[in-house]
Amino acid sequence: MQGENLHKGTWLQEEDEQLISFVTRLGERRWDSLAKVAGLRRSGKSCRLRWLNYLRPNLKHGPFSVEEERLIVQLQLQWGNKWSKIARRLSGRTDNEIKNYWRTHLRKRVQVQQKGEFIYKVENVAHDFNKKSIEVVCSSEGESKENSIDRSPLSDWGMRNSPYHESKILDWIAELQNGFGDKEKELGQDCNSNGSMYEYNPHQEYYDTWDYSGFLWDL
DNA sequence: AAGTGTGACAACCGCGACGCG
DNA sequence: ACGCGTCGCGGTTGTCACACT
Repeated sequence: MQGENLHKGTWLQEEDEQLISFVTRLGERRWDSLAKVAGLRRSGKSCRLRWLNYLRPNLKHGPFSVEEERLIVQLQLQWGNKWSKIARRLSGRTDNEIKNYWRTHLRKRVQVQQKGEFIYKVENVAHDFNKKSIEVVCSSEGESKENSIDRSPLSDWGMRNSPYHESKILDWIAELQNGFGDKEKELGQDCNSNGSMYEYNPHQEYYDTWDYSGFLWDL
């Protein structure tokens, strides 16, 4: 292909029609060759993407249903950003569409929820573990327990490991969904044994408060 | 009304995997 | 075993429309 002559950007209707015509005749393969034969001044990649995402039959183009949203979130938690894999579970949806939808809609909801309810719940659950240290802080600084929890060791842990650091969110969620990883398990064991700042203990209640499938849809 | 910010979506890019000669 | 072409995937960017000031 002669790269300098290739079209880029939005597809024209004539290009779409031409692509449909030739894919129907030649099949979904050899995209570079197909682009040449069709006289499309597009890369094979571009043709493939256009076909897969917008032109092929049985594609849905409307808004996502609640059920589809649920499935996306569930599978994203389960598999991570395996969009093509997720797309195979949602008939008529493409990986690109799902990826975009996640980024522009669902991820934000998760973040918002994490900044609020999730941290709140984690810290509530952790409250008992921190009582001792909180009391120490209160007695030394003369402030309320409610305020001092933000300075508690666990709170610090939460801040450093959660929503405020976007890159860690999804990994963290995935870990939660899959159960705690070895690191966290070890951490929990260490905490129980030495009562250090990581007093965080992954007992069952913690999981129960993370009713992910439920909270998201109530926003 | 004009400028700016933001969200949503389409399209592109880079890279790794795979198949074939 | 190796090189090459092709495909598939996930991340990123570009563009447009709309909201806000």
